[in-house]
Amino acid sequence: MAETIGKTAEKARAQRRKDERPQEITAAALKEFAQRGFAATRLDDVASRAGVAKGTIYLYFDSKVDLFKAVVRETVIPQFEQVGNLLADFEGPTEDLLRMFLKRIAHDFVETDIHHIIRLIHAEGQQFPDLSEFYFKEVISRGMARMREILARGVDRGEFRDVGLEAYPQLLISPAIMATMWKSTFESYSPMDLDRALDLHIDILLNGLKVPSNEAQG
Amino acid sequence: MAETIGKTAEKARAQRRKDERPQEITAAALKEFAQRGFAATRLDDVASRAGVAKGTIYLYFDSKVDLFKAVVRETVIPQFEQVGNLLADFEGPTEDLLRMFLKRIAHDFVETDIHHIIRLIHAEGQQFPDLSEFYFKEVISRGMARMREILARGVDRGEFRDVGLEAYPQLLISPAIMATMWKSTFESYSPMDLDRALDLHIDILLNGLKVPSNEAQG
Amino acid sequence: MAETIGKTAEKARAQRRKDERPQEITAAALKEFAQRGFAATRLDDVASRAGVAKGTIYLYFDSKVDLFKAVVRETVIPQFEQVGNLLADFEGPTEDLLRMFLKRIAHDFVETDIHHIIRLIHAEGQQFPDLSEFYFKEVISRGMARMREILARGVDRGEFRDVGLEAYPQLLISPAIMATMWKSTFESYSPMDLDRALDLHIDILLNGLKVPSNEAQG
Amino acid sequence: MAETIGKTAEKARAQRRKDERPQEITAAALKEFAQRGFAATRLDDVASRAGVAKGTIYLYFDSKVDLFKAVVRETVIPQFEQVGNLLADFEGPTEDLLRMFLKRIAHDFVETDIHHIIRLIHAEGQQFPDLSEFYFKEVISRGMARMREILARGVDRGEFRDVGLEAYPQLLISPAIMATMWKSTFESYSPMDLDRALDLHIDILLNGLKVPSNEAQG
DNA sequence: CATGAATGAGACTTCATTCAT
DNA sequence: GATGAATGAAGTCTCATTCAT
Repeated sequence: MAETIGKTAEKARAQRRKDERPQEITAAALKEFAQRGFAATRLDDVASRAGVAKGTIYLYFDSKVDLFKAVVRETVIPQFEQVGNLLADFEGPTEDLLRMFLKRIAHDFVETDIHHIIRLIHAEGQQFPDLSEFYFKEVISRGMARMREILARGVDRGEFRDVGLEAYPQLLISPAIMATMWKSTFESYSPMDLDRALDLHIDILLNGLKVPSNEAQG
Repeated sequence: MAETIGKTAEKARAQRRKDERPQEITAAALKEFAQRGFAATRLDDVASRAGVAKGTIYLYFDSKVDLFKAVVRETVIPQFEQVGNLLADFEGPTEDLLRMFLKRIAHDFVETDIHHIIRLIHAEGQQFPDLSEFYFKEVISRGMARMREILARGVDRGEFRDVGLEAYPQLLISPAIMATMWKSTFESYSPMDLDRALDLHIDILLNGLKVPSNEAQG
Repeated sequence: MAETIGKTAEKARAQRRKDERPQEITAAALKEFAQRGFAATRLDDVASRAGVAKGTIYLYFDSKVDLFKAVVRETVIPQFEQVGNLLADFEGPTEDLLRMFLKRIAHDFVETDIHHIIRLIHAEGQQFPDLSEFYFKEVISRGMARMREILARGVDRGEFRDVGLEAYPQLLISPAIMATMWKSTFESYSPMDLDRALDLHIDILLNGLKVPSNEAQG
Repeated sequence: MAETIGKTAEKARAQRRKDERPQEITAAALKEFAQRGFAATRLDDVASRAGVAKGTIYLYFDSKVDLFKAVVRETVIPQFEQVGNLLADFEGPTEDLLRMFLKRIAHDFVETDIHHIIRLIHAEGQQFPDLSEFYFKEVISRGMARMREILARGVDRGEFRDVGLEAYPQLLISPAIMATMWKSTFESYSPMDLDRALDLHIDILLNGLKVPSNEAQG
């Protein structure tokens, strides 16, 4: 009977482990894809990083491509859902809101694994169009909606001039995208202090965007 | 004498063909690199696209990396040099100069094969640091120098506020980089009119950068 | 329980096969290296002779050079070690010991695959210095040490004159080396009876080396 | 007319050069074969060393193999013909003659290009049996004849014991062969002073060969 | 379910040989 | 005769995928 219990317990543990297997593998794969890109990533390395045999990967994923897609799907969403909520109940000037939002996005892009995902999407997107689509729908379009909300808030409250930026709100985060690329490619040749660069960008942007105070006064 | 002429002519033709071989190969290579990325490009395909045997490539280039560098040298750099010259003898307001420069760069990035090169560098730069270094030295650093010149001109002539942008002039072209990525990845889900977007960016930028006319007046 | 045994047995069999794989490969490699030399040996041929796929070789050996070293390690060195042991507890006159040692070495050189290895080292050592160095350290230097021991024993026991041969003990086996070359190159034009030749060499050598018995008497 | 003369002169020079072409090529090839062995020698290198185009080699030799054979044929014979004559009119003790002969041979082997030829023959002999045959007939058999003459002279004059060495006179030069191999393969790991080694060999040899003086006296 | 040995297609690169000039 | 650009077969090594255990 003790044996039976033991077996059940073992089974439970095995079960638990089994359920987590795919995530363990995608987590390991993210690291490898991030480091080496799609083509150069070896499943051997993914396997040993995940602590499983190479063949095991094929129990959960049909192919390397399939694994890649799973990685993008599973790692992007969770890391992005947090940002939106910040905006919901913000009080105070829209300038501060935008400033906060842009800094947050930029830091998320550059300092988490997201910048690797971005690189992967950029690099391999054409090869796997459904990935781009997935990424656009789940991430990009949400981000654009958020930024449009902020811009509208600023205009509505008479804080921002309406320059038509809601057509291409992605312009707001182009420095974050540039930084993403810069950090993973040119940082060693010409380092960039993300905060200073962002402050510069935001200052110029707000200067260009704000309703001039003298006009407001006049 | 007719013979002599004949021989000379033949020689000339052969010579011309020989001289053009490398360009034929780099042209084919550009197409393949753009389509598949660096690692996934097969020299076999480059060769057959160029209409030569595989071994012929090695008569002119030491390795795949060497071939890639030649592609950059022959397609990217010349375009940059043209831009550089535009600035040399520009008269008129720096605002116009900057506007022209940024539009030109953005169009070059997005509408030529350069955006493929950029994607490739972003995607595989870490795997082949040679490429990144080469690209930074030959292209990026030159571009940064040009932009610093423009900024300095604007400040010197009392047209621009000195906000410290010369520290990270790459901010100026971050929309071009963003557009590069956008066009090859998300264009079909949310089209972007490059010109309109650029105008927006430039307007905001200049608004934020220019010495306010009322200050000037006051 | 029967099942357990069955499984254990199966495992054991699989294990055994797995364990033998490297030897199967080195055995095949020896044949190919011997026949064609190092550079001209194709791993394709090694693989098909060993009855495995080309890639399988790389599961066990890092490179062609590595494979060669393994061949030497597994075929040459064991034979040398056997010889070494013979000396360990030899009693009796050093003359007999030397005679036995030289004959043994010569036979090992000429009548086993070792002479092919020697030819290969001679032929391609300069091109692949790795091989020479490895062979010298693993084989030659050990052989020299053995011979120095024998010479010292002879001198210590008052059997040999001390002529300084310990400086270049390789002189002792130069006939074996010559025979190695002769057998694989000139044997068909002028056959050489290895035993008779060795006896001749050893007789002359010992005659020249031994402390004259009349001196000993006188 | 001046032109005609000029042309004739040029033609003569060209002719002269043409006649020497093959030798220039084989000379260059010897250097390359010696340095790298047969397989690793590139005709590109041979051509540029000879100062001709690669295609030119094929005007004079059918293939790389053909060139190799020509090299052996043209470089070995001349370098070997000199030795024989030394013996013809030697007076004095046969011991001195043998000593001189062996040293001469060894130096010729080791310090000229001959040791490269020997290596080539050893290395590639099996691949090209007609080369071995050629070499044996032209070189080896002559050398053996010379050594037999010396041995016979020694025995006839009562200087040497008749131990039957005339059966395998190649034993006499086995140290030279060993040295040949040693110098090109192991010299850097364990240097060998050719002269000292030879003196050792010869002393032992003569000691073993000579009719003992005390016997002669007694 | 899990393993990891085995596979074999395919990549880059080299180089003997050919041939138009 | 001489050139040297061009060829393409062949070699080593890698790695996604399979499958017997």
